Amino acid sequence: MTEQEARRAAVRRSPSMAQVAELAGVSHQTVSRVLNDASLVKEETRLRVVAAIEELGYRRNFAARLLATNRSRRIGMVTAHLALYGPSMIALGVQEAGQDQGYDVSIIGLPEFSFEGLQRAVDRLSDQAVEAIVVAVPHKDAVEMTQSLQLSIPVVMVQGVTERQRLSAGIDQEAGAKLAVGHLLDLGHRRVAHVSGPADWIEARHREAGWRAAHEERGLLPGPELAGDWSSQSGHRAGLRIAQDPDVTAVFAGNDFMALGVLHALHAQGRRVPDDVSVVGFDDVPQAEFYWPALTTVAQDFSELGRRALSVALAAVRGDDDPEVALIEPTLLVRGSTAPRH
Amino acid sequence: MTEQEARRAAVRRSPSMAQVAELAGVSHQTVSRVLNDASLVKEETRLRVVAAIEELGYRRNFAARLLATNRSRRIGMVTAHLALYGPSMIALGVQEAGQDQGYDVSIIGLPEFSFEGLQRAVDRLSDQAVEAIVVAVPHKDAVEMTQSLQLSIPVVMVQGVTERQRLSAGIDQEAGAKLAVGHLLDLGHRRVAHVSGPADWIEARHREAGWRAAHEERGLLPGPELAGDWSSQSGHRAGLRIAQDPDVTAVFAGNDFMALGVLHALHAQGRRVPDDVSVVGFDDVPQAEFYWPALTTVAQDFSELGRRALSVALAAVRGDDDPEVALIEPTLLVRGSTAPRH
DNA sequence: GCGATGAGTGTGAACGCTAACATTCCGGTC
DNA sequence: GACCGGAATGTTAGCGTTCACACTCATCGC
Repeated sequence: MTEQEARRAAVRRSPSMAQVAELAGVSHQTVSRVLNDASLVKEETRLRVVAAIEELGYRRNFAARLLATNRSRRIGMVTAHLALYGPSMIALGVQEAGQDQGYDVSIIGLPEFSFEGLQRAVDRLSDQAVEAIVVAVPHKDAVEMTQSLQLSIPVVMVQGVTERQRLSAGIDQEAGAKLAVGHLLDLGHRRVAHVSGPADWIEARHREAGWRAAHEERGLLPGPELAGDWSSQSGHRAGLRIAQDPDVTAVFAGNDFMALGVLHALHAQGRRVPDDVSVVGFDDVPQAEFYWPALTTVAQDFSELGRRALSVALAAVRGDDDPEVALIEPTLLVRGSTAPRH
Repeated sequence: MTEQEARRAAVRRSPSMAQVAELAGVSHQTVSRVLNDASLVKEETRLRVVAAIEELGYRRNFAARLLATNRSRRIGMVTAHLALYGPSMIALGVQEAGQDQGYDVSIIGLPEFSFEGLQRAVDRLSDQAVEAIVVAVPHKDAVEMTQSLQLSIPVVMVQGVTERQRLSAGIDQEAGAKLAVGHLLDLGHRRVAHVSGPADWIEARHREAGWRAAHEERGLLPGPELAGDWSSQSGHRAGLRIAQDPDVTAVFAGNDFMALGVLHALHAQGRRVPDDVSVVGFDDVPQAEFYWPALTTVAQDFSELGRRALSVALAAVRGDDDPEVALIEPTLLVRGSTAPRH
């Protein structure tokens, strides 16, 4: 037993290309060729090599390959708020699309948004030699912060995109909000209250902008705006205040969870939905249909968004130089929580 | 320009240890020592090296390190149903705990449960040289399937654990269910209906077992059982049937989403909650408090579960040979959806 | 019958790190 | 002053790939 063999036995390394080569009676390079571009090797030898691979249960060593090629076939993703519906669906979409394309996806979740956190996350991903990074951090400063990092690999921004960045994918939040609020105004409501998301989220701002724009397009003044933070809790607080104000006959909540809080508060205060007050949400979480009453809301295809983001990233990796932007249009789902003003 | 330099320029490799060494006027090994175990090097040289690292923006190459050491400092995780609340929180917990301990976590989500899928996922993770794998796939066959894979690295099972496996972490589902159903029975309900999760989920079975046991302990017969699939949709279907049956005064839903569906159906049929029917859920999703009425449910600390799972995994990696099992106790949260039978 | 061609295969050197061993330096001892 | 020993540092050889190039044969054209 040579020293090398002793060592291999101790650490239980898996079989190497050299071992496969020896078993097949060829050089390690031929094995490599079989694995990478089989066209260059004679069918007969190819079969011998394949058999040897099979017999040894050989799997090619990722680290060695990466070291030699400097190509990891891995995409990094930075996200925040994985507990929320949207972000986690986006992550899922990126994941799945990556699998399909033969890329692994490393996801790092930021516990809270900060420049240092973003930097650390990006550092970690760089250590893993990712070929591109998808940033799904919807904070208003995320875009410039990310740009200030000066990364040498492609970075795709997801969410909160309307200013056309070079690489990005997003859902047209403002259009979605206009859809929702327009629906309420078309039902005859004159003033629609808005429970907004946190001011430092890009999405929250776009939805608010859409709400405002829908009023303006009709020459109306937007109703009261109440600050929320995406949680049902905050929606509930807003709902309690809305219930006090008999002038408010319609509410546009920044997301479904807040809408749920609003509904709860309205019920608790004895205001009927949709008879007294109409409520619209945003996101179409799977449960929205079963809120009481069923929630009218704006559906976004998050998982498609994730897939798009990944393909934009891969296009950039391949060097397709079109600055690609994928913008997805949301759709309105009308359910029982909205009715004409009477 | 040597050939090597030309190549480096082309691929834009980041600075290597050798370059740092040259700048600091030491050997690459000294740099390595500074990075790994600074105690062996004189303070003065250490500072020179650190300065050189700083100046070049050097980051140690993960692939090379892995190739040399065969230790990746990476944990793999296989999960399914990332769209559900529990699984995604568990993943989050594993992630975070990993970060804290200096481990990266690679998560692979199974689109649907199958042996091949599990195998593929585990293969991918093995390729990445993970040091341990956390399997959070709550399918009834997941445990034995995983064991049949005969992996050479530690595998920790999460969820659905009561038979004491060697390495696992879980929440005591049966205890939680008994808590919930016991609460209803203590309120004077004689028969509690159960909307169960899919039969091939371990969790679903344990919750069902708890529901049954709670009745038996009191010498009662369990009420009707309706099959669900975790979705509000299925809860809604079950709720419609429950509404038909005036004998049913209490419902234990296998999770909060189904409970929501039940609530919706009961409202729609004009049955009052909790006056006519009491409803209990399971999971305590953040929105449960704002369902109408606020949902009595069983809280599980998923994220803690994730953390525990990771630390069990790391203990195994380190070779601490106590077969460790972390079992977490759920707690009951009583809210407005339950009331004494009248 | 001999060089050119190209298909198929082999050889050796990276890639950037760590592990094992070798060497140097320096103060203290006999 | 030769010798020892430990602290500090250097040297060399892997780890398992890929890449660039070299080699070996048939086959072909003339």
